[in-house]
Amino acid sequence: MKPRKQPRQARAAATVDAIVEAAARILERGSLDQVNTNAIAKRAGVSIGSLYQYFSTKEGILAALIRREHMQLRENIIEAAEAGRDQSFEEATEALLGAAVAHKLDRPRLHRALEYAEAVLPLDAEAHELNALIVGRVVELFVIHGIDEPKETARDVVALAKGMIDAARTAGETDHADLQRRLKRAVFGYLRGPVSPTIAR
Amino acid sequence: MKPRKQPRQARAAATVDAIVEAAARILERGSLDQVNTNAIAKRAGVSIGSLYQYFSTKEGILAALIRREHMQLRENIIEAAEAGRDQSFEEATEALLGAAVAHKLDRPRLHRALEYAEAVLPLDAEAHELNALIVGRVVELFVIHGIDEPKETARDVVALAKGMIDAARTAGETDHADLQRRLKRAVFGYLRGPVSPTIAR
Amino acid sequence: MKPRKQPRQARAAATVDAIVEAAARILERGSLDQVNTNAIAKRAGVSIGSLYQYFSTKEGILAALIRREHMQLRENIIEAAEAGRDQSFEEATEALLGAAVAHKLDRPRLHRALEYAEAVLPLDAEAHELNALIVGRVVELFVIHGIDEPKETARDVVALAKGMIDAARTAGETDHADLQRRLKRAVFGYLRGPVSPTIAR
Amino acid sequence: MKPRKQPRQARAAATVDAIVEAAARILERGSLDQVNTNAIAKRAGVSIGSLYQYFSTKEGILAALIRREHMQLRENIIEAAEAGRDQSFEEATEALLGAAVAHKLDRPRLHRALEYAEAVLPLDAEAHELNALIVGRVVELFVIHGIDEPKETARDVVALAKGMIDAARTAGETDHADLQRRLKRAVFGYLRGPVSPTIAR
DNA sequence: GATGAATGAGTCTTCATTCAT
DNA sequence: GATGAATGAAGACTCATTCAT
Repeated sequence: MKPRKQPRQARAAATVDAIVEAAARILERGSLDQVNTNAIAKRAGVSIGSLYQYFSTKEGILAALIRREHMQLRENIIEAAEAGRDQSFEEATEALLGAAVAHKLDRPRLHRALEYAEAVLPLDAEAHELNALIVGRVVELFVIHGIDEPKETARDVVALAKGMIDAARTAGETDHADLQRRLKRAVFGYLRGPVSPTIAR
Repeated sequence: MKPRKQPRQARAAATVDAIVEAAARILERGSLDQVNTNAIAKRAGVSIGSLYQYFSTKEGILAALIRREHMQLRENIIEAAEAGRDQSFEEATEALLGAAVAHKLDRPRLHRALEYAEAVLPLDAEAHELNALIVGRVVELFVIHGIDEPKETARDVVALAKGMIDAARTAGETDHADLQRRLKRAVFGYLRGPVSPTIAR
Repeated sequence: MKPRKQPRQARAAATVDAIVEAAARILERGSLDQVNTNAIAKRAGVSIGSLYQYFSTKEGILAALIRREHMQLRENIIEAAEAGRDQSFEEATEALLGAAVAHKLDRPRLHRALEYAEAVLPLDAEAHELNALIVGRVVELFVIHGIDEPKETARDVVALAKGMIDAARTAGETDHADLQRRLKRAVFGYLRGPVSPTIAR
Repeated sequence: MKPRKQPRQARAAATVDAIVEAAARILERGSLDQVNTNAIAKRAGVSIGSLYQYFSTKEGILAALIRREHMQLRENIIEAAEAGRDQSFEEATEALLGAAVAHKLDRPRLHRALEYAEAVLPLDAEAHELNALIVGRVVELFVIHGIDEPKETARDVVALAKGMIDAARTAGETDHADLQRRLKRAVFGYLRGPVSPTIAR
């Protein structure tokens, strides 16, 4: 599943990108089982032979695609977290949520499909690692701002945000601002901590 | 994808059940693409011919399995909701969360795999319907107890609970009580409504 | 391919007929490969088990159907030939042609399909025999009326008539009288014997 | 049923030809239901995968074979008809009959089987077109030579000739000259027109 | 006798991957 | 390096036939 050879020339790198993006496009308007190597090669404008020059298996292509997306999300998150160090808690939280929303609602069908592909491929490790990174940044934020039980809280906040974003994606929502408003409400509500049964008026 | 033949004899009904459960078992310890008709038949202890007596396509089997699980969750939810009418808001909410947790953490790998299968099969309609049912019951509960904006709130609460349950499942958690405690915290926190940025001081 | 048991009771005979006719009906509005034993049983209103009580193989059913049709044509021809003994040559010829036309244009799709089935099943012997019978009757007629080379002539007349009837069937013609007029023209023209190249005006 | 991929290399063209010819060979010494893709591939000395590179379905192979034969007959007929313009009526007629006889008695079993295959596949249109071409050429000939009712006459002449040729094929005749003599007799006899019942005296 | 559930050999077809040119 | 022809294992599905009830 490792790339077969490192593309040394720019042309080769372009070919690799074309192949990965072709897989993304097919996933985007079909399902995982419509992604076959011949289709990828055709869409990438490359012969099947060339495709196998750069990837030794079909899974390798999907893995590359997943890594590409992981990397992007990772960068967005890191960037938001860096910035957050100089911001208020509210601003920092919003920035992190915004990074997640932006990433997932961009090419929603692709990310939906990849979520499953991730589970099927032996990439659990990488997925876990990414999740750990995200949770880690949230923990960091929580620690800075004195939130109790930062680890458990961070884990749950990430999970509930993910659930809401996924549901929004499934429902075809496109209004980032509205989604982010509700996310904020959920997150800050959760942070309020254990609630007395009487809250409900 | 429709069942091909109604089993008229008890023997036939047993065959149908065996086939559906065999598909579940395979999904449980493999992935969707390991579910093939030969494997299902073998695992069900049935000939491939018998399988096709009752299901016209492979998808039909998965659809039957999904419907079986839907039905179960539906019943759990309805039951919890009925009971909730005579309970306090807190108790009623706990009952609904409990129904969801119990269903999803029972056979976690199966439900993980089915979630994707659902997306791939043309069962969106049924999935939507089930989701609508669940959200509907939550709305009902919220209305009774005077929660503001019951519809949007219900949708978001269901989504965030789903996100947390899925994450727990992925993480291999098995402690229902702990998960439920955190769910309650998240839900009641969310219900507190918009929070001033200063809480987290 | 022999009937498995002789139906001793009227009810049984009716079942056998129903099965054979069901096969005919399916052939009539489908092709040979749509004729399968389950479809036949269903259409005959009989269980697959019962079907196999009367026919040991699928081919047996088709063979019975072919024999039924052969028998009918055979009887029509014999009857016409008998009558022809007391008629003029022209009348006798018309009667024979009429018998053939009536048989083939009745249920044309069925007879089209059976023609091929005959070739596939090992029924060449019976088909040959029927053809020999028909040619034989024509030879008889020709001998009585002093036609030269009665055998070769009969064979060719039967063949050309068959060709014209088949073409009419394929073209979907239904006007028996017109077809018969042209057949007569062809047959009597042929009987005129070797032609000088100058005939054509 | 359309060819899937145009062979671009000579090697590929050879593969396509081998597949079509393999189907012909199997039909020639078996029946239509012995023509299965595995058998074709094996006989063609080609893998099943290669077969499906060029034909999207089994029917596509048969269609290609039928078209190949149609094309050949079409060319023979056109050639004969062209030549006939400078010939006497008798010569021209003989040439057309010769073309038909040569085509059908060459590989008789193959042409027998294809006739049925044609009826089963959705190639009626092409078959009709070929028939129309043939009848058209005969009409042309008849018009030039002043035959009455050229259309009806041509249609019937083609049909009766087909009938005689088919019968000869079925009977296993191989003497082209003798068959052609009888065909000529039949055709010119038919052209003599309506006959008085007294000829046969 | 009848029923219909069960069987499994046999077919079609796809698609990841290899390799000759 | 690139191309695309070729491969064949694998999987979906059919249907003639058997047999327990």
